Amino acid sequence: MDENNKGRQATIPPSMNERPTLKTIAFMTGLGITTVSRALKDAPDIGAETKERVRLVAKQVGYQPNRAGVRLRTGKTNVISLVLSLEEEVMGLTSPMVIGISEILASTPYHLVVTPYSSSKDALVPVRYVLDTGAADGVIISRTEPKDPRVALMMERNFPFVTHGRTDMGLAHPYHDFDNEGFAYEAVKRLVDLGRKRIALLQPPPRLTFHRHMRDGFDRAIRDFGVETIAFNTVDIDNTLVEIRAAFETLMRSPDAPDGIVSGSGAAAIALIAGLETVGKKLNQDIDMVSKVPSDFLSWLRPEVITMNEDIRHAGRELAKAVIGRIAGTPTEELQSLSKAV
Amino acid sequence: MDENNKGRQATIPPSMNERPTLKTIAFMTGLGITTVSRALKDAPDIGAETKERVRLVAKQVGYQPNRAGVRLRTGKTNVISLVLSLEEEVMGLTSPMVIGISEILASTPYHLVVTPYSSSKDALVPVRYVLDTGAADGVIISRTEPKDPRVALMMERNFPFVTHGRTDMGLAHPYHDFDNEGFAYEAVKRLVDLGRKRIALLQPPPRLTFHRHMRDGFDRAIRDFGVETIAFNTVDIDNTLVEIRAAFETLMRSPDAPDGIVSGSGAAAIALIAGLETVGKKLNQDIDMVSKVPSDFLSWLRPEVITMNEDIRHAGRELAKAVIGRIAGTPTEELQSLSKAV
DNA sequence: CAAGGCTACTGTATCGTTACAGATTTCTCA
DNA sequence: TGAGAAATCTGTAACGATACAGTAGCCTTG
Repeated sequence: MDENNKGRQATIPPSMNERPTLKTIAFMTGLGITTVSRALKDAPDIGAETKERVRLVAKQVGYQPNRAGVRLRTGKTNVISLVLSLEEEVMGLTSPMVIGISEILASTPYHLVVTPYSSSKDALVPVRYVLDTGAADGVIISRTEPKDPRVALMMERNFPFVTHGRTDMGLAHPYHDFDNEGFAYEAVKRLVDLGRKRIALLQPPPRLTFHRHMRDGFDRAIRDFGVETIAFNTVDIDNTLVEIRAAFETLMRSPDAPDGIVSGSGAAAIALIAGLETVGKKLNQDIDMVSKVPSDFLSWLRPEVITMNEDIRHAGRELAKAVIGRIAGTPTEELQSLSKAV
Repeated sequence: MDENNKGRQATIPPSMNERPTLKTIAFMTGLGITTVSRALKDAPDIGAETKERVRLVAKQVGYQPNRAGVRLRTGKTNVISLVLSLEEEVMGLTSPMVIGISEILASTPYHLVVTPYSSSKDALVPVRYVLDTGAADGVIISRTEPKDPRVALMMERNFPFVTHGRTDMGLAHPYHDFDNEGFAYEAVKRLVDLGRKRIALLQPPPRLTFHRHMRDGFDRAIRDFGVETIAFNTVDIDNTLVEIRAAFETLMRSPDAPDGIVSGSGAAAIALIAGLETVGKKLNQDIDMVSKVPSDFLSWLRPEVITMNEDIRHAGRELAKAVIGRIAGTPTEELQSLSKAV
């Protein structure tokens, strides 16, 4: 078309008004597009002075690589996908989580995409979607199960991911987890320190991995301190608050009501409090309670409850670092971490 | 390269193992890539039977358009960007918001990307980023100000967006807002119904638009019901809980302590409760409180507080519908909505 | 001083899609 | 019957980036 169109890549001067591309820089520096591309990624076969010049111009014009271009050519999406359940959303745990992840991603080229699934039986759907469409470079999942099919799938495909919570499949993968074993042990200890001897646990659903952890810590403490376990298995922290309250009322009215209770979730603790107050019992008198909480609002309203804080924002940060590490090839052992209550 | 390479687009049979593209379908149907592309978007110049055939094959092989390809060619990203503050995050409001948005986007080709900014003075940064890089097709922002520079910028560039909260710039744009005027009016009314006469308001920071709305509703009710306003302007709902408690303690100890208080935020209400209980006052006796809350946990622990629920998840849904509508060209008037407390 | 090697740079093809400008065949109607 | 319209279909180029396979010039080295 154009007479100038021979022997040179960047012939048509790109308009100043539009978003600068490699072509823009190539035109401005008089270099080839390839050279500019390689200069910007500090390739060894480009002269030092040229690199400097290219970097300068790129900065001047505010060059930012076109994500679609990179993605199409290389397959790299620069996206981290956070897989979320729309249903089992409890007391806004995802909020600080998203914040924490964002904090870390902000200083990287990664974007955070939220990929939801609606019912727990569809948990595999978003994972499959990401795998099949290459929608992200890495995935973050929560609510892990001992034998987690999502983990199995991503391991099999060698796809970078990190879990919030551990698994038990004999497969090493990046994770971040809260030390629920330690939490439960310490919680019982605190109750024992207050002279409590008949202790119940409101635990996570058996399906999830941390059920075992919390249970183990609890049971170990019960043995170590020689106190008694009061069974409370009719509900778990995934039940509705109304159900939890009802169940706890029943328990508190029964002859073997506990004098200490450990709550695996802050939201559930609210229901427990409501339940015991309904039957006329009082915290610090008839019963003491220790609860894992994601924020400190509970201690504002019921300072009688002993709270142990799970820092979800911190978890978000750790998870983000771990996926990125996994993508970058950091050995798995360095991408596994546990948090204690703070 | 290949002898077959003449006169036909899709010559090399795409491997069955890889992700299907238009080329795959073209090969399988014996049609041209262009035809397949146009058939799938139901273009008028493609035969009915051909369309049917293409659709069938596409479904069979599980074809999903490559987002990078579309984005590169058309500029359409199929991304909605939720702009979030990392700092002013109050009591997990973003969580149900994200869920609500996701619910709507799930049945569309849109993905949700979270784009954070760290300090309120940088609120323009993510918006500029999206505008400059074309990172999204639409933006959702919160914490609007009467003269909001983000809104001005996006309006000027004619970029699709929706605000959570209104503005006051004489520019019509899509928004969803909670009816804070109505909330405050109703809140005062409830206090008056309980016989309260000296009423304070813990309001949003004056910078934000809904400060005016809440203030107006409050003031109107004060006039209508002929009761007295007790000034409480030393803090607002963006202060820390500790600051709010301290300020409220001071107020409650002063000679003109209020006998009714309206809280513009559920988190702040916790601090208010703590403050008044510290000075030995009792809810329902010395003072009554109405609070706007994002969830119902407050009524579990302090049923004495009258709560009015702001359904953030619903707001998320409305916002998502509004941006999509804006992108699709729906008239602005149809994309503005207000929610009452539920 | 020729052969080979090194340094610095560049063109082409390609990723998957779509806009656009044809191309081919069949149909219509004067 | 033949010209033009209508109905279908198709190739090429382009979006922005990068992998790859060069090329040109200069420097060694025997």
